[in-house]
Amino acid sequence: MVSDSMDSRKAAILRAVVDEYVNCAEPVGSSHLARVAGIQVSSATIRNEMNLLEHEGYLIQPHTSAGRIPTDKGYRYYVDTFVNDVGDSDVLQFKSVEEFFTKAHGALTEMFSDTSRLLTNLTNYAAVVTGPSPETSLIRSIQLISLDPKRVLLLMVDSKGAVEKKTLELSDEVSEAHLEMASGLLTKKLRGVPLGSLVEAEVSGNPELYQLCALSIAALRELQSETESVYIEGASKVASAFDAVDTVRRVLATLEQHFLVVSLIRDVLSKGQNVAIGSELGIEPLAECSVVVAPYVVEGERVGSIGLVGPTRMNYPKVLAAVNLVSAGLGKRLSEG
Amino acid sequence: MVSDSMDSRKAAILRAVVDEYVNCAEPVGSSHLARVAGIQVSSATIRNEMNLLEHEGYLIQPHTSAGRIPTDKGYRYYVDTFVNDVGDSDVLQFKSVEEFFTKAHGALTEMFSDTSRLLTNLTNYAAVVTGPSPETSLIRSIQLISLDPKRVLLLMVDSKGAVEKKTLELSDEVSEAHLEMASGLLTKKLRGVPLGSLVEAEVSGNPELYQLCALSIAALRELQSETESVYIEGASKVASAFDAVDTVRRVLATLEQHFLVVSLIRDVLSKGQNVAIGSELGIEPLAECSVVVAPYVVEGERVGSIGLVGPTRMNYPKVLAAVNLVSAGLGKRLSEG
DNA sequence: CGTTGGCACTCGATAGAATAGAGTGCTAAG
DNA sequence: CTTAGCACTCTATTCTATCGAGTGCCAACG
Repeated sequence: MVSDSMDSRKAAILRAVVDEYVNCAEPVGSSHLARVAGIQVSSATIRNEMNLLEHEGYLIQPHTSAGRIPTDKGYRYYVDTFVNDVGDSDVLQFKSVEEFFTKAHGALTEMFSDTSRLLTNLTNYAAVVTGPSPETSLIRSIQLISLDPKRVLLLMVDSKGAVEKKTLELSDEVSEAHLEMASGLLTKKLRGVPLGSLVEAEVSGNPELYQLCALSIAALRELQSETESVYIEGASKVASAFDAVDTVRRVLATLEQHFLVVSLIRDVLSKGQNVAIGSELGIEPLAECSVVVAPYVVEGERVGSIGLVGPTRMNYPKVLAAVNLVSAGLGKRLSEG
Repeated sequence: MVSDSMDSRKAAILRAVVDEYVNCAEPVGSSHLARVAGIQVSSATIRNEMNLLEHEGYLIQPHTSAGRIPTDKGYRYYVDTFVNDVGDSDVLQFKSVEEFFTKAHGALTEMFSDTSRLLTNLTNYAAVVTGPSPETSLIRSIQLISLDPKRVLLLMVDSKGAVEKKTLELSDEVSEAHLEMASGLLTKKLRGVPLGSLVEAEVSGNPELYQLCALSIAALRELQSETESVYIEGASKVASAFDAVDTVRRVLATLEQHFLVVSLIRDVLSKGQNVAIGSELGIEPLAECSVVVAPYVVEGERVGSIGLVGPTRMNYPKVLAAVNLVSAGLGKRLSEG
């Protein structure tokens, strides 16, 4: 490692390189910078600085006699240094997010997929919205509904209004009356219990009731592990972001592995970051991608997160503004109802 | 139009061209056919026949001195003529579909998205599964569950076990007892009623109950129009199927417009077809795509459909077999539970 | 000493010319 | 009707030459 001394001029040059490259997708050269950017020194001086920046790992040349493009480290510095002031967020953007969330209605699941679509359309990158993980939600109500004599549908409504369902297969027929009793019993016993910490419930006397309740609780347990809802939209945006069809294929294939995306987002957030760049993701097929994430907060609690997957060469200020805006809007909307 | 006289040798040649082109993705020439295919004539004879096939619109040359590739009309003839015998379906494929549907479990919505994933993995093209349209389903049960004093969650379970939900905003607080009464009342009155033909219900005396029921019915009406569930999987397969990133982008963008895809499938089926090829689709961005569809049948009724979107240059026998297999499996599975 | 103009140098991108070869259509003979 | 033979066409490939953007370095300058 070369001794980094990042004076303000070098930083300004790095910033200008990133800005230019994000705009034009072409390696940027010293003379081009001298003309365009607000840097009042000659191209030769810029060349010297760029040389240093390259040796320090912030820039790289695709080949001799080409301009330079930022490395992951370069993007990292850019993000850490220049994207603190969130003031540059688009007013237009702000308006449309505002509007979306006041008009939004419908069930939770549509809320999430619509939010994901909103985000992908705002940014032109792929968007991810993860729903509240059921582990953190509390049981509000249980309903058992007869499908046919030996099969019963179990409905669970949680504290956030989300509905989960599961079919129970019974060994014996059961009466409507018993179903109603069991529904009431289960709701009473389990109301307020986190789905994550279900224990065996002891149920008085009646063996039919007992079977029903035991089956129901087993089903709830299964639910907990099954459901990690995640909504990913914007495949076509991925195809627009890269010009190698092979890269597109790799990225899309990775995004289709939902659990991978979810744990990726979780990892980033758990490090206290909200941006992960290229190799930082630690996922080979996403080496050319960056991820921008934000949790959303409902009633003071982080219940889920939204994220954005685009090329490392992405417009970080805009994307960060959008993600923050949307996560705030979503949290507020969900807190209201 | 030139007078078509499709003798059996010409048909065999057309068939061979399609098979070869589907395999290799390269224009196929006469000499290549003479070597590989089971056609016992010289390349010169094949050349003559191919010339005719081209004039009749079944084949086309990308340029002079290249081999030929099938036109949409060529694929159409191929599909209509040679894909009647479904006998060539893969045993391996058959097994895995069988296995999938015996092991499948979970809620309806997961069933559909899993089926979609199954189909895309079987065929390596993009898969579409449309859920039962709520218009055709019958109400089985209504539950009202208190979220907070002035907000109530309406749950509707239909005859197929699907659950729809909607939040009701009340002007006044309402007691748990009233909610239960209203749930019972609504279920009693509306059980067996098609969601599509809801009328005003008259409810005796109590104004609170009346408000609840009226709101509920209004909400059910909204539900009917809202929900047209569709599950599309396999974006990465699209990226593998075409080598122009621009085509990939166009196709993916089109697939993201769910209503378009749904009406596309509906149109094909309503013509009594199960394959639509390229220009037959009537959708410019899908000019290089074909669609293979099949309805699935639950209790004697077509409740939804599955489809597959790939390049016109697709393996029609395999895909048709897969789609038929999966639609049968899905229908059977849904009929059981 | 930092900055800058000048300059030789590198190397990808572009264009043109030459070549190879796959595949065709046509013709004439079997 | 089939087929061998052949001239012809046109893409793809290869090679070369050229262009030019951009660099690194050096010497001069304030």
